[in-house]
Amino acid sequence: MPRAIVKGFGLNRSKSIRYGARMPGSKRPTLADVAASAGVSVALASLVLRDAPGPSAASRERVLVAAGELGYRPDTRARLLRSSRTRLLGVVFGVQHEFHGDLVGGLYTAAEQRGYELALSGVTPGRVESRAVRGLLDDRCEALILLGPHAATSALVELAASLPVVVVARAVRHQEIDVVRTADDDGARQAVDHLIGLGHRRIAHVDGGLAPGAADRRRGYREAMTAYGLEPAVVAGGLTEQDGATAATALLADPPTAVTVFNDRCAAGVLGVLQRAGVGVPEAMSVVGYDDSRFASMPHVDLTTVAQDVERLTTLAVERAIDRLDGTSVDTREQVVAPHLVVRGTTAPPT
Amino acid sequence: MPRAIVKGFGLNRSKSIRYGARMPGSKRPTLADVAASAGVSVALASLVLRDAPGPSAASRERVLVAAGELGYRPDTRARLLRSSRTRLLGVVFGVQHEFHGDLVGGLYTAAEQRGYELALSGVTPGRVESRAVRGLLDDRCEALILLGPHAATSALVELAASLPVVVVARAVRHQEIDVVRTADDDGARQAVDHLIGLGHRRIAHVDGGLAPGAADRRRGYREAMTAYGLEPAVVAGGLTEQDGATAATALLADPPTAVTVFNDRCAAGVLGVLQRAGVGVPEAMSVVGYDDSRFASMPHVDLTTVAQDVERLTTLAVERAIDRLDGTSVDTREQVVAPHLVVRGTTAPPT
DNA sequence: CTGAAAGCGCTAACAG
DNA sequence: CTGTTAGCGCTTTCAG
Repeated sequence: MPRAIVKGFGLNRSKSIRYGARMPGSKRPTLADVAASAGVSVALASLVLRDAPGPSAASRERVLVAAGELGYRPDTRARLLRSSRTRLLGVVFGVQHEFHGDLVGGLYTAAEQRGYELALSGVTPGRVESRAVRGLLDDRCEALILLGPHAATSALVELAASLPVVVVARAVRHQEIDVVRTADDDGARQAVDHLIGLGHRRIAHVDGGLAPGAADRRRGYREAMTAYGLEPAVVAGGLTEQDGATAATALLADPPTAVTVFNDRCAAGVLGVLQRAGVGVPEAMSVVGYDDSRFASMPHVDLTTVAQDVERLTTLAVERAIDRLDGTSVDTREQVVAPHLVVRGTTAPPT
Repeated sequence: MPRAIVKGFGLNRSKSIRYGARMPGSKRPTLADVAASAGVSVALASLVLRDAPGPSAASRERVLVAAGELGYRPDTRARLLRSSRTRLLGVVFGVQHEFHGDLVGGLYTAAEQRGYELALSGVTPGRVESRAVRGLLDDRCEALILLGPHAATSALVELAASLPVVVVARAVRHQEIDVVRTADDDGARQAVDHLIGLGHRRIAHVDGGLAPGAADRRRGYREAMTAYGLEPAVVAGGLTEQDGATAATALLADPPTAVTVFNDRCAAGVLGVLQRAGVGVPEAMSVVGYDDSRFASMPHVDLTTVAQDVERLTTLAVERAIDRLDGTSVDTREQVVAPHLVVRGTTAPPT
């Protein structure tokens, strides 16, 4: 992450006036102020500042100069209140969720490119999803993008009755809900393909249980193994390091030569146990994770893993939301994005 | 993180009307609708819905019922536009930054308790801090809470001329800026104390360079060592795993029995190198991290580390922002919160 | 091409 | 206690 050098915040007042905590009477300039200063009407000023067609080059110039001098910034609330459209996309995300952070980053750029703004609403241990959604609704977002929502399908459907809802990173089978997600079965398949290519035959899968995506990953694993004429072996796991540790312990009773794990966190647990048990990775056992989290790319972990295509996921999500708003007819309700394998140091041919 | 069970989003329309993507003419009910339905004036309805003193129990009841039936939700923008106060606190955070996620969680609860709302604005690789700030300003936030801002002090000061600014998790020495941060020197000192208590004498410190907090942690380490009559040994490091790996390699030339590291990520790099070099942790070398990140608590990592007090940091930040808004006079511009050591498995007496 | 006037949904004076 | 009347700052007809 490059450390951006920020010179200023572009407040751009004619001269930076310093005043104490609350100097009263120094309100921000309004459109009326700008218009007055430029010697035109508010309406004209409004047109110029939105650069709508109409105003002459001369007026345009004068208004722009006046606005610049006053350090004018339009009031979002007033603007949105008046115009029927808000061009606001609400995003619900888990504040502690690393992958959601990545997705939010992608959403910002995708939205900006299409001329929309994002309104963020975080889910925290003390702030449930429904609360986050409600805040967005009150802000008059035009559509909602939900990252890995916990809500029941029925609740999502109810919500989708009020405004377009795009669910990202969770499979929801319902007519009303747009979904953008990763082809998790394909990801699992790629992991198996890779291991087979290295010469492995005894490949186990540590399962994610009920977690979103787990069913697909499990299925992808099963199908791939079967396609190769091999016997699938699924071990109960979960989404935490602890789950991985438990699974690895079970695995050690009759160790395979390779294992695909539900996600990186779980894989971390697996790696920990293997290390303590003296099972060398990748010499004695190959391990493949899922998510390409920061953990996976750490030098001393160097975990082979399946990466989701953040840019594509977020672009599709934003586009779908906007398509719905525009009334563009849409063929597929569910858009599935292919992941790709990132080969690192935890996989090698069996010895 | 408990998986919240969400039954619905509380839209609460009398009957859940299902309509297609964009059924026109089905706008949300306004205050006027509610008032009409309850047979009272808008003003009265407004009073009831904000539960302001005045309205009789009877009218209150009728308005509430009407609002409930219509599924009325006040329009945030209209409300804020009209009232001089917005009760909105803008928060700038790094979307990829794990610790910022924790802080945002704390801020939400702190703000809610004081009757304020949060407006989130994320910094991403493609969205610089100044942009994030500008968005918040346009939303007419009353104060800004900046998490570990990159901006130059001068830019922060300029910003603080327009509205109260509270900087969290970064030291800024300036009259106009309120700062809430962790006593990083104290944290480093606690780490050294702990190691000394275990019997270590040769303790090195892997430095964070120019990163926020690094100087304080380095100083805390130095002072603690000196206080014990020991020779400080600072090794160049940084904030990534790679930096830690480099530092550890340097360290191995003349290994100490213990090392305090700038942060957990860097410590991860250190641990990786030590492991590969066959230096047992904690038998041959004790390692202390900083941040108590998720990584530190992973079972197979189990890193002794210094934890920041998120709840206190966020509570103080919100309170300070509100104090400024209320014009409450404030004594200390900078509030420093003590961290605490979390002892785990990477520290033990020297052998 | 420009200006006057109406009003988005709500709150905040005032009257009654 | 309740209703009427003005706007918040902006966009949007609709005339000029």
